[in-house]
Amino acid sequence: MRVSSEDVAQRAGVSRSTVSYILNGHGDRFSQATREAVERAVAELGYRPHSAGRALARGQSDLVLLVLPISPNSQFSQMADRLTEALAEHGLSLLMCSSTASARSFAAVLTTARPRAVIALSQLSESKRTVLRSAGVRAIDIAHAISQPGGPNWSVGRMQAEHLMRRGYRRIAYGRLTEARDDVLLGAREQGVREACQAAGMGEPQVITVALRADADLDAIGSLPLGTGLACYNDDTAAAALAAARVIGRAVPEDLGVVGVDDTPVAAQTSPRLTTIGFDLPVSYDRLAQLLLHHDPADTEFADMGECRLIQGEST
Amino acid sequence: MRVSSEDVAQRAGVSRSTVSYILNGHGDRFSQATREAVERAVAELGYRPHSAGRALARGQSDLVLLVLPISPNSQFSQMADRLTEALAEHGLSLLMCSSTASARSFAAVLTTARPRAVIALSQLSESKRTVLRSAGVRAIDIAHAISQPGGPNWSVGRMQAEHLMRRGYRRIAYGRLTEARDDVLLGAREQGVREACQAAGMGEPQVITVALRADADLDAIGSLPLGTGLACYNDDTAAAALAAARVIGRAVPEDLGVVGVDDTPVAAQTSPRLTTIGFDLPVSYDRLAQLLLHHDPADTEFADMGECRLIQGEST
DNA sequence: GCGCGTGATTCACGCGCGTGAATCGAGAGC
DNA sequence: GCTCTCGATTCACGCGCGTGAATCACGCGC
Repeated sequence: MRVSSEDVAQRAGVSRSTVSYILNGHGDRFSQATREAVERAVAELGYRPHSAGRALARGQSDLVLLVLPISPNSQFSQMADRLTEALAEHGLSLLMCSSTASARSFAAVLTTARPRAVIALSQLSESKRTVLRSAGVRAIDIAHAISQPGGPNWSVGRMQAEHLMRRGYRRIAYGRLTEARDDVLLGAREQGVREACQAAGMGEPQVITVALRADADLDAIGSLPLGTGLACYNDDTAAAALAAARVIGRAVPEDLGVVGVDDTPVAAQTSPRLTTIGFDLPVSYDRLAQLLLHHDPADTEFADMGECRLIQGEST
Repeated sequence: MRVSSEDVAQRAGVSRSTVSYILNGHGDRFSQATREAVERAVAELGYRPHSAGRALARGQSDLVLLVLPISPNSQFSQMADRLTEALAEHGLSLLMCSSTASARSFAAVLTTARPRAVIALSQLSESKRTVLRSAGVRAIDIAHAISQPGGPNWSVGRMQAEHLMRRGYRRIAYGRLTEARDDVLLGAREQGVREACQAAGMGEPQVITVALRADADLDAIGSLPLGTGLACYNDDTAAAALAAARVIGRAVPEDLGVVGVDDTPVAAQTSPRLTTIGFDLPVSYDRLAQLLLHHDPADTEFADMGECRLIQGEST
């Protein structure tokens, strides 16, 4: 239930103007008692001014735009730009916010921007889901959608494992990322690896954690038996694994096979060159825009199979 | 000069309601002639509905929030999160948009979100500057601010060059990034290198371009005389240079010294380990928030010296 | 008792837009 | 000529808020 400054005024027993004045730094005109009453009412009701009203009255909103140089190679950058253009054709504007910001500031953004929808490329935490629900804002969780069993990320994992087996590795391991905020993606990829192992009659894959910090990663890589094929969460993880293997003297691809995901530039620069899996996000930007304009997009509509392609390097 | 639906109505010789109906997909109620008149007026005046009014009337804005998983190691991610929190305490919300999106969609974002200010971490193109100016939105160009002569980025370049000289390289080269959207940053760093060379009585540094694509980079690295110290724009550029050097058989650090900038995780994973320069953005987030609330921040206020620190690797 | 400041509070308008309900106008039917 | 219908257009309200101007209450000096 939306709470307006009218509600606050009523509860504090004053007029709406008084509330507005006090909340906008002109409180010195009022008595101590009035100020306190208003502030108490605000706190009790959890009032936050409606951004559109504010913006309309003042002529400018409370948004601050941060223009970020997203690396031009990143999948995200491409996606953001295409989405921006696709949405613009339908009169919608795309803004971004960091997925690592706190749930509280996320809530603030929601009540300030009051967006038509939220698209999440990384999994939304439970607290943010709650915030979204109570704000009545529709969310499209792409990470979740493309991580269904049988979906693209799952296929990526399967492809990694099957490739490693084809190259003759008889033990398979999985390299997780420590700071795995992208739980769903990781889960789906790992699950794909796991099922491929089962299908081939191998045991459960050994799972190690890669921290992207040399000191911490040496032990993890060292714990892998010779002849292991390591499927990594992404290219960064794989690159870190390669670096650790080099330090502790594991020969790649002989003693250890490594395969990444994403086909980022880093894959082409490692030594030996990384085998990786390129992978287009199976999202039709225009369709996404259409869905945002209408209603109730089922998440599963995005679970179409994306194209995965193996890029053979020298690490397997 | 703001153009409202009233202006459009007047020009088309109809009422404001008619304009509103036609623009919101209820045009079938009107005659062909009226529709065309309205559309012509819209086009001629370049009318775009004011988002706040729309949002107020409809209860939701035309913004779409994209929640991006920004890599947790990136400087930008940290900055975005800290800024988000700092601004939240002052009732402001931080949203991001891609710096690589078109100027047209940037204009759309501005007129839709009507933000209080724009903070740019990458240099703003001239067309975007124009858009900002005509929208009357204040912009704080941090990239520009920290790229003043004598400022942090300039110091980074100097430090790179001086380090290379200290390590005994008698020729200095600079490795630019091809897709250098961050012109100012690059320019300042390169200029720092250039001036350090002059100060030491060396000639102009040789400048090469690194494309982050193996095939293209081999020639560039091959063109460097033995004994060159290569100062690179950033760690990615440096990592690509190292990869190219390995392929064409240049010994690092003997034949070629390489130093990067940013102290990213990639620097710790190259072989040999990259020498790099760590570098904190000299921005006080809270001060930035304060400035946004008041007025007329001089860009130069951010040009305080940041802390640069040399991280010695094995590549120099 | 009356006018007069002065501090405290409220009135009332407008920001730009979307939309249900009302109005208008012209032609059809009697 | 008068009503009735129906397509075309406009009226008028409200969304939530900020703020200049008006109002109010109250104590003071004469």
